[in-house]
Amino acid sequence: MDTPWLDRRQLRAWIRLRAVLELLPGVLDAQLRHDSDITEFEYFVLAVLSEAPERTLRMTELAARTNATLPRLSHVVARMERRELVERFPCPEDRRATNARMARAGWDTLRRAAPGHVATVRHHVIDALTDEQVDQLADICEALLARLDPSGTMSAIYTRHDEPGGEEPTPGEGRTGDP
Amino acid sequence: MDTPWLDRRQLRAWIRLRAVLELLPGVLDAQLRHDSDITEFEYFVLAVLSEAPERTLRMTELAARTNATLPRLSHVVARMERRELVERFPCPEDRRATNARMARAGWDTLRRAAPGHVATVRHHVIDALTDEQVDQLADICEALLARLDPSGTMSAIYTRHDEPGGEEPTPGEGRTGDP
DNA sequence: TAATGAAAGTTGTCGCGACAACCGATTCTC
DNA sequence: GAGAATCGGTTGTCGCGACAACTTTCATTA
Repeated sequence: MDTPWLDRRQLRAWIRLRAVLELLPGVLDAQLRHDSDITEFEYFVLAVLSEAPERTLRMTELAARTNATLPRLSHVVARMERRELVERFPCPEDRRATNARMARAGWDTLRRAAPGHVATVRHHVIDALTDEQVDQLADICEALLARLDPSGTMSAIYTRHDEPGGEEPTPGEGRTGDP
Repeated sequence: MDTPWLDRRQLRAWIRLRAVLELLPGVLDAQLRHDSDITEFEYFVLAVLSEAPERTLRMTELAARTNATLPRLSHVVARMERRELVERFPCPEDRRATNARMARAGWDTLRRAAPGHVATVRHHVIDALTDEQVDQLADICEALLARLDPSGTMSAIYTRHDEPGGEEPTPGEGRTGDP
């Protein structure tokens, strides 16, 4: 338990990361709430569902892919269901399980929200960095996630560093693809 | 408004950063709540106060240095005052203003909480990265903060890249210093 | 084939943060 | 020097997330 203190350079990094942690989520959330009346987390739920086969996923799987606890996801999906963004129905194979499927309005919402959201992400993250830094950031976050999310459910999707891609239907958030 | 989509590499970085944003604060918060019965934000408030002259700061200044809005800080400090971690008193020079001063119990709490908190930060952030990555992370976050916090109140403290230090009384979170 | 334990979700309560409204003090300006 | 605008801070309300029960279903095994 005799942990060495942080030296000056480490402290610089930590203080700044902490500030980013404090500020960035609020900015993203505010933009989406204001422009599309959804949370950043709700956006992400829709984005993940949109990439799943049948636009359907079991609650547990959806929770894992969105880094949410099951209770949290349950609440969120309940609220989204009221707004008819998604719908839930019991899973045939396992009667304990529940499937969440993206509804029509959810798809429309996602589609309309995407451009503004991507623009915000670009402006506050991607465009603020050099290409090299973007890659560094990916590696750094991967290293952090190894400790934060040992099962790596989320990072798993993008852990294949290379591979010019093609197997999955262009994973990612939302995407511009037409119906 | 015709923003280009994110390419594969950018998406990798963003998805992972998003995951870190989602998971890391919870981990830090849980550790401090569990071990010391304070929020990570409360810890930071105490840490910032501990480095101020007289361990005292005006609410506005404290808000700026902790990246908090004034209403939020007001609520937090009110709660902390009830637990006698800090105390508030009107500012003599400007009768609109309020000073927040760290109280004895606040200092004790910070002192006891620090080792565990630092260990958690080390384990989940610093030790997960190479020295080079730590520096990269600092630069990346600085770039992001330029857009998130244009006034740069917080980053300002550590913006002097080089300088072997010495002027300020070892700024940073808490610190091991004896009374 | 009971019985025990684990998994999948839901629900309820509580605390924190965002936002808006508000008030007193202060500075500006004509 | 009397408004008007602004600053500094507090308070109230609301929504979301954490955590802890709890229910139902499935898996194990004795």
